Amino acid sequence: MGSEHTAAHTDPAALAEQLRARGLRLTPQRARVLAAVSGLEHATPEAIGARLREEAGPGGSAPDTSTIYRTLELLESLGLVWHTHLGRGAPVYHAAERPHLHVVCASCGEIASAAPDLLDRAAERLAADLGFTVDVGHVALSGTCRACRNRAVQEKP
Amino acid sequence: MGSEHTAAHTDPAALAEQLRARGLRLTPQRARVLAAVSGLEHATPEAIGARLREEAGPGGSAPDTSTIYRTLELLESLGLVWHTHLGRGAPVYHAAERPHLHVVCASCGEIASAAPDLLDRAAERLAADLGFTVDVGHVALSGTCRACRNRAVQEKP
DNA sequence: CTCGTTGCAAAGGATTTGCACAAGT
DNA sequence: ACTTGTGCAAATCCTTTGCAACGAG
Repeated sequence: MGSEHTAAHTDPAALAEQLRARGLRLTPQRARVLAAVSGLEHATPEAIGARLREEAGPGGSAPDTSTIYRTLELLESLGLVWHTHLGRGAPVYHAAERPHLHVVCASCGEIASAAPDLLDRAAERLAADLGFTVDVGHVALSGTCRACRNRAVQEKP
Repeated sequence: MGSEHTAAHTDPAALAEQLRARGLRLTPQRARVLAAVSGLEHATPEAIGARLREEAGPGGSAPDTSTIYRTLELLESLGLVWHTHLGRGAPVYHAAERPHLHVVCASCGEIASAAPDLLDRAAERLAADLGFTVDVGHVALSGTCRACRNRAVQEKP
C-alpha cells in the first residue's frame, strides 16, 4: 500500500512520538495493530486479529485478543484511530487520517463512506439548538443500500 | 401501502389487530412490553425488564428476559417500535409513533432527540450519490453535549 | 383442542479484567 | 533496574436457543 500520502498519523514514527510524550512504550504489538487498522478499511477488533494472524504466518505470533482491545483503546485515546458502532456488536476502527462518516446497510452490512461535510448543516443546527457538538468521525447512518432496496421490492410486492 | 402513521400505534387494540393479521396471539407479556417501551423514552431491553418488574410489584411476575428480547423483535417487525444503537452494547427502543433521531453524548451518555428533518438534506445527497436510503428512525449521531464540552475545556487547557 | 408463547436454563459471542512473566527505555 | 505491556485464563455482559409446560383463540 502506498504510504506516500499517508498522513503523519499512521507513520510509526508519529506513533513513537505520541507514546513517548506520555511516557508510554512503543511495542511491536502496537505498531502492528496500528498498521492493520490503516490497511483495513473498516476493521472490527476480530478482523484486525485475523489480519495480524495472517501476516504472522505459521509459526509466527500475533498479539492476543485482549492486547488488541487494549491497544485499540490506547490508539484512540492518542487520536490515531477512531471507532464507530455500526450496529449490534460490531465496532469498526479506522485510521484517523481524515474524518469521514459511515453509512451502513441494515440488510447486508455493506459499509460506505461519505464526505464529512454532508452533515455540516445538521451539525450547525444541533450546535445552535442543543449546544451539542457532533463528532463526525464517529457518526454512522443506517439505512438500505441500492442493491438491498431493489431486492426488497422484488421479494415483497 | 400501510397508512400506519397513527399515534394509535401504542394502543393495545392496534397491537391486537396487527397480531391477528399475522395469525399471532395477543398475550399480556406483549401488551406490557409495548406499554413499557411507550412509557420509557429510550429504553434498553434491560431497562424495560426493570420497569416491568417494578410495575409487577412484589409477588407479581414480569416477563422473562428472553421473552422481552423476542417481543421487542416482534414489535419491531410489526413496525410498532424501533431501535437504535447508541454505542457499545446498548440498543434503545422507542415507540414508533413518529420518527425522530437520536443524539448521544459520547462522554456522559446523555440522549437527546432531534427532528427527523434535520437530516433531510443529507439523506437526499446520499440517495443521489450512493443510492442509499437513510433510515432516520435508526440514526444516532454521536458527539459531546454542552455540559461535557465545558467540562473538557476546563480540565484540559 | 391446537399451535403459538413463555420461562428456565444453558449456550454463545464479544469484551474486560487479574496476574505473573516478559520486555521497552 | 524500573515500570509498563503482554499473554493466558477466567469473569462479565448481552443476547440467543432448546425444550417442556402453558394458555390464547
